[in-house]
Amino acid sequence: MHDSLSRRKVIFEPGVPGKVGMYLCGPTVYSDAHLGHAKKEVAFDVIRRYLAHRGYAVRYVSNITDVGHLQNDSDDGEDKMLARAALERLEPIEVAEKYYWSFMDDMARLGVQRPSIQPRATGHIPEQIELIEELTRRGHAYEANGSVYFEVRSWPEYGKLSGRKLDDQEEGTREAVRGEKRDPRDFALWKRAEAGHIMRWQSPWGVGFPGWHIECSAMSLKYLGESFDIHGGGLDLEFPHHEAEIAQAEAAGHPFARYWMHNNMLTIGGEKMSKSKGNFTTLIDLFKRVDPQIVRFLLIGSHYRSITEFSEEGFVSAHSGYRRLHDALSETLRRLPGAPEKPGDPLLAQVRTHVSAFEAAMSDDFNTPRAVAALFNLTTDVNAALAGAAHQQSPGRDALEAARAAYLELGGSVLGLFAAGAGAVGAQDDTALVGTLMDVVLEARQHYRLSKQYAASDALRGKLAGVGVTVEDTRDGARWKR
RNA sequence: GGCGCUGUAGCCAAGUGGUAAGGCAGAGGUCUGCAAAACCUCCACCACCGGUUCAAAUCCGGUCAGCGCCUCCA
Repeated sequence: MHDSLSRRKVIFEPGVPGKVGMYLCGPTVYSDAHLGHAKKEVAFDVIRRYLAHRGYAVRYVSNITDVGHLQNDSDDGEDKMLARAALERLEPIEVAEKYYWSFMDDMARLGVQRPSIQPRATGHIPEQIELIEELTRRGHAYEANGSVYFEVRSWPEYGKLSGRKLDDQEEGTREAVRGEKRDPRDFALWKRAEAGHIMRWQSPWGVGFPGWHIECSAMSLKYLGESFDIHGGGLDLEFPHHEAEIAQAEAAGHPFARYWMHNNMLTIGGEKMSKSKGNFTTLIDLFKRVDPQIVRFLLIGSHYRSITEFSEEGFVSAHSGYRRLHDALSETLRRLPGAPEKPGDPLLAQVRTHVSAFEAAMSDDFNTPRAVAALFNLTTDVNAALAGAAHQQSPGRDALEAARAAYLELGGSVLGLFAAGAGAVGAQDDTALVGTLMDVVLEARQHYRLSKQYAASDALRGKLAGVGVTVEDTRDGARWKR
């Protein structure tokens, strides 16, 4: 895997054999999630799934930021959770609840597994205060007018993650420097609440609210321990957020995360998709016209550390490719029951080759594009064997069974594909009824075809196509799919 | 200005010094009542200029273009 801290690929070795503790910076729930969030969530979901596939017991912790931090400057300005609340005439906590559930729904549809623990910032104020007190005791933080700041100068390692040296950074390039900080680069751990601030808690320094970075340090340490394996997040959080997390934890005496992983950004028209730029597509809107499974497939089609360029035609391409894999799986399942015993079927060796290629790709820094390519190569061989079977005889049971296992375990469990129903949360499951109805329709159409009334049979096929159902005639009779 | 990243076929996208995975689109063929699917075949002067090397998309230097972070951001 690639480690952001050492800036190279390293062999992953968990701190405790057989177990992996992972922490992922989650969303601030003040608006709907967009495709960029999906890239991050899916990327780390696949990493988690692969580690589980390799036999690790994974504890996956991902937070929910429901405090709402500052909108403009890091020292003053309006809390964005409060801003949203005012806009929607809701209590801040209602805003958080609303977008929390919206986020959870989006993730469920994308097939993202739920975290083992999903702590909320507002539920861990005491832990955050405790960590701040420890930093103060150790001389790495100081109080000023009811706010507490981390003193960057007191921690020489500050900057080791992002490769920034303190002296390189320009001072005062942004906004006016607030007088109460000893150094403009010091960041807030606790902020004094002004009169109008709704979200506020009692602390040793008076009434206030936590700074942006402290929650992740406090919650990851609480649920994963002094030192845990992997800390993940978006590349845009590397600095200052993760840099601050490390400083906070280590300066307080905790070894903290052993490996750091960052996913790259998703771009549209060559520019980063982000809330502030306004060039985003929310998942809720997207799912109205694109199957979430297709979105997921598109996202794993590029490596997590690469930039993913988003475009509408990408969905068309992803849809076609996904269908090719999906159809091959369906056909494999359909043919399996009647497959003969066939020792030495060359397909079996081919399947094993592709499974190995998949594992090799995923073991090399979770290379999902190469892993997907292995599935496509598998599909070419499976389809060729099945097509040849029309003339000769079916592929052997062992080979088809191995292919089935490859699709379901690698494509399904690891990559999170082929999850029937995952994209249709809340939809009625009338699969059986539809299947029966389609049997009736196809039987009628077959009647026309046998009596060479092709106009009538084509009319039926045309009407079905009109509602998104494709009919295919094969040697074994007609099939349909949508 | 500082730190960092990217430039591979019409589009998307891998690539660990030994002459380019994969997908979509496209072309031809097989099969088929016609389609569709499937199968077979075809489809890349790796941004540019130098250098190192027996050998470079891969390493080094430079040029051009673009992007990210340094302010909330996944």
